[in-house]
Amino acid sequence: MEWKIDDSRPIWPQIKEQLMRDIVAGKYPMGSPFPTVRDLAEDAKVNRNTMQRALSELENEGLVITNRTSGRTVTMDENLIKLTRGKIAKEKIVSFRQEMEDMGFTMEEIISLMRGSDSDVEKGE
Amino acid sequence: MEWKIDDSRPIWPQIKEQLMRDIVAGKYPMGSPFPTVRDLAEDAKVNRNTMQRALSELENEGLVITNRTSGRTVTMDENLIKLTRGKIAKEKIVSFRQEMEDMGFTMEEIISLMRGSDSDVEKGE
DNA sequence: ATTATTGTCCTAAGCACTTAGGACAATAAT
DNA sequence: ATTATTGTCCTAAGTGCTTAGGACAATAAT
Repeated sequence: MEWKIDDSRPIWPQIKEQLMRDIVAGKYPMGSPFPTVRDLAEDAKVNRNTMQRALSELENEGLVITNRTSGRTVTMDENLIKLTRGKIAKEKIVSFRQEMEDMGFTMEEIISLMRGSDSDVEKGE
Repeated sequence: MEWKIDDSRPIWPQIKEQLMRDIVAGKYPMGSPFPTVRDLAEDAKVNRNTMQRALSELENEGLVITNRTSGRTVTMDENLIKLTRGKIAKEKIVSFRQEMEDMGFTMEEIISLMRGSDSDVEKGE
């Protein structure tokens, strides 16, 4: 898979959030096996420990279940997944909207710009 | 002023971006004097060096002009400000939209959720 | 002329993140 | 029974961020 990691933030939260999005999007179905730490680390080209840091966070949130030696699986808790999806979305929406309005964009301007994400934004004001 | 700084990222980029949003929003008008490094640092409760790091970045982008001993002023380049405003907005829109769609939200769902940022998002799916 | 202000540079220390690699217990595979 | 796999823990080193505070040149203020 394709990993989007930049150096603007620590790596492990970026991985954690990316995996969370993949899980709530159903890319890793409920109850299905999760790749091993070593495989994921190799794929993302990061250290074992870095990936484990991200995975242990996912476990703390209850999104993945760890079985000591048989690997990990995605949670079967459908409600948790839906709640998590909604929570992430809400947080993103609030901060996005806040920052856009801080720059002086109105709600309708934001929506208009989002609909045509290719048109020139710089004519604003 | 109110500073929104969290520990998810280094402090200086957060300050830089916040000041950029304030400038392009006209909160610091074109040509007007900019607070001193020490004052800004005290206000944001960060170290001098941290604030200077942010300000030197703003200068690299041309948004503020530094006059060795008489302080700084906001640029008079109206075009630069408009271009910067558009650039920031576009980047935010693209990444926001990308991450929301990664989670399985459609364009219309996103807009609907944004319009009523208080309603429950968790009923989605 | 003297003093204060401003931006800037500097060292030093503490801290979190990242990488590299070694090691171990518990289980799966053979 | 033996071997491989898996999650996990550990040390060690390097790097960047942050803070603290000292110092200096150029200019403004008096």
